[in-house]
Amino acid sequence: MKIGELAKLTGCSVQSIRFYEKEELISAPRRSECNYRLYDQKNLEQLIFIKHCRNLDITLAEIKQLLNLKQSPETQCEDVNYLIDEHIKQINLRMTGLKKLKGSLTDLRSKCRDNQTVKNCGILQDLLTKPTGQ
Amino acid sequence: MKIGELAKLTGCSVQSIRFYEKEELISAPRRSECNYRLYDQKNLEQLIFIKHCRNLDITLAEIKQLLNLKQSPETQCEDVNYLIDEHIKQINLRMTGLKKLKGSLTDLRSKCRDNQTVKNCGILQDLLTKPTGQ
DNA sequence: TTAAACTCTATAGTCACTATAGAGTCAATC
DNA sequence: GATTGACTCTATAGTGACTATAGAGTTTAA
Repeated sequence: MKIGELAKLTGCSVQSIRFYEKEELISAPRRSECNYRLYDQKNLEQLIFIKHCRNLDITLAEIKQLLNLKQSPETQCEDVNYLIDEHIKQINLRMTGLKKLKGSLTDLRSKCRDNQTVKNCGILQDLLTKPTGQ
Repeated sequence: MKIGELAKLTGCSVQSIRFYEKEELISAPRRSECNYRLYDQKNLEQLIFIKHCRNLDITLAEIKQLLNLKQSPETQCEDVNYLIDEHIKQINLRMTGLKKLKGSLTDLRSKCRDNQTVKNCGILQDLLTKPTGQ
């Protein structure tokens, strides 16, 4: 199949498929006479794997690690588990940060009622003078 | 004061102060004989404002808007309120997304016990075959 | 035959910085 | 007076994971 069909099947954009190839996450496929990329079932599976990982916000560098690991089916998979555990930790950190941020913004928002002039806007005044708790 | 002192006082890096100048978020300060940037109290206040905004994840483009608004003290400040409200909405969206993501990752993680081989790793198998819920 | 839809490569842009190179300046110490 | 270390300057490239664009060639359908 050509790149457009692969894109549709996987939900990746055509550009990002070419980008993954350049970054060596997927192997360069064979080409047609006029130099079009031609993909087979195996290419499709590989890209689906990558897409699933990206849906989970796993970075391209980490996906490369996982792909390498898959090359050695007899080794222990503790690195895989570790990688996922670390991601869950990162998400927890990010959520804590966002909660704080939301608190600060909500607090800030409460400093101004509607129908004020800029001069009297409590939000702008707060931003000038007060640290924001971060 | 020179740029290093301003950096210390505001918690910005020297490079990002120069970057803000290039992006026209702060006005170009006067220079010493040997071309060093020299800042005064007003510059300090301006940068503190920017720093507070950045702590709240307000983008540079939005900070520019706010700075423009501050130039017109008699106009209504509804745009300020709207901007903050939108940010709170964005954070809510992001938190919802992260919660889902965490669910998916936790689910995925449960597919593998420790001390498996890569070949039998339930995580890698899931990543190959199953969509991840996003 | 002509138009739309697809493909190709190469390059620049996104965001908010960070890092680096190579050069000049200043203050303190030997 | 010389040297060292800390500071400053400009200009450029890199980050991550793409997206967008230009300019060219190819395929398919009407």
